[in-house]
Amino acid sequence: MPLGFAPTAERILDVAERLVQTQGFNGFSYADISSELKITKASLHYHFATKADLGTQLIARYHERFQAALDAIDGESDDARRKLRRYGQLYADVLRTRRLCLCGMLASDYATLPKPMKDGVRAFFDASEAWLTRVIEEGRHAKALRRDGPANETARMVVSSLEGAMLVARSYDDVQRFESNAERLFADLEAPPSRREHASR
Amino acid sequence: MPLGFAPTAERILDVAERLVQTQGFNGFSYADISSELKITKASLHYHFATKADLGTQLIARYHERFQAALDAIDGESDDARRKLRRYGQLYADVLRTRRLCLCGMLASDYATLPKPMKDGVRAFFDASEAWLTRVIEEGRHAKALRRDGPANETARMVVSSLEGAMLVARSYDDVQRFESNAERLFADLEAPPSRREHASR
DNA sequence: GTCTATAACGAGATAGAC
DNA sequence: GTCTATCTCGTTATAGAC
Repeated sequence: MPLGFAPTAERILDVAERLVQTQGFNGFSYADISSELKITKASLHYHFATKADLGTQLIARYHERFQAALDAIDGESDDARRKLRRYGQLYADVLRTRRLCLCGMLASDYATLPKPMKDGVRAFFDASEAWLTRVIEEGRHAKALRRDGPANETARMVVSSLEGAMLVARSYDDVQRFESNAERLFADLEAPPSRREHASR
Repeated sequence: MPLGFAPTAERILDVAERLVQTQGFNGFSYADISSELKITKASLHYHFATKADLGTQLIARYHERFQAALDAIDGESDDARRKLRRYGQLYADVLRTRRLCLCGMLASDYATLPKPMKDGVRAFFDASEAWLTRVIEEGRHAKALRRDGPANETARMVVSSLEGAMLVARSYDDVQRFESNAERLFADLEAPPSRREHASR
C-alpha cells in the first residue's frame, strides 16, 4: 500500500471487480463483498445504491484503466508488432490471476444486464477495436504487418480471438494455452506471409 | 411437430438449454422453466433432482448432438477447407438464434460450476479440438492447409477464436461480425500463404 | 458513513397426496 | 408423473438509529 488508502468505494469496486471477473455478474452478491470487507450490506448500498450502479461504475473504471494502459503502450514503442504483443500481455496478466476480462465476462451475461451496462460493454469493445485498428494501420504503413482486408476487421478478430482464448484457457487453468494462441494470432498478422520462424515454445 | 412428442424430460432440457445459452447457468431458475412449460417446479425436480443434474445432462446431450454434427460433416466431404467452413456454420447457426455455444457460455460460469459440469465442459472442448486436429492434419496432407506449428495448437486456436467471436458478436446482435471473423480465420489456415483472394464481403 | 433490523421476494429443494 | 404446500436460505433493497 503506497500513499493514501483507497476510500471505501474503491475497495468495494476492487472486490466486486474480482468477483465479476471470476464468477460473472449473476454469480456474486452484496453479501460476498460484505463478508470480505467486513462491512454491512447496508453500507454497500450507501456507496452503490443498486447492483446495476455498481456494475456500471465497475465498467467505467475498468475502461478508464484499460485505456490508460493502451496509452502507455503507445508511449513505449513505435513498432506495431511490439505493441500487439504488449496488448496480448495485458490479457495474459489478467488471466494469470485466474480472471477473465471484465467485459468479456459481462458479454456472456449480456442478455441479463441493465441497459447502461450493456452500453458500457460495447463501448469497451469499440475502444479496443479503435486502438487496435490504428496500431494495425500504422504497422501496415511501416510494412511490418500484412495488408489483408480492412484493418478494423482485423482488429475485431484480434479482440474476439483473445477474449475467446482467455475464456477457454481459464477452463484449463492454463495460461500457456492462451499465450500460444495469442502468439500464433499475432504472427499471422505479420508480413511477409511467406516464411517466418516460430517462437521456440 | 413430426412423429412422437418429446417426453417431458426432453422438453425441460430444450427450455433449459436455451436459457443457459442465452442467460448463463446462474441466470435462470427452475421457476423460469416452470412458467414456460406450465409444469410445477416440483415436477421439474422429479425429472432432474438438482440443478447440477440438469446442467450435467444438458452438457451430455449437447456434446452428443455436436459430435453427431461433426460426424455428418465428415460424411459430406473430404475437403478440409470445406469441413472447416461447415464447422464454422455450426456456430453461426447457434448465434443466429441469439444463443452462445452451450459450453462457451458455461466456460464463463466455470468457477461456479459443480465438478461434473466442469468436467463436461472440458470434455466438449477436448472433443472439438480432437476433431479439428484430425481435419487439419488431413488438410495439410492434401496440401490444402498450411503447415504452421502443431495441428492441435491450430485446432485450439480455431475453437477459442470462434467461441470468442460468438461472444463478442452477440453483444452487437450481429451475426455478420462473427462470419467475417470466421472467414478470415479459415482463410489464414489455407495454403499457400503467398497470395489468395478474399471473399467479396 | 456505518450500523441493526427488516421488508419483500426468489432461489433450490422436499414431503406427501393424488 | 404431476400436484399443493412448505421449508430454508439467499437475494436486493430500504428505514431509521448512531
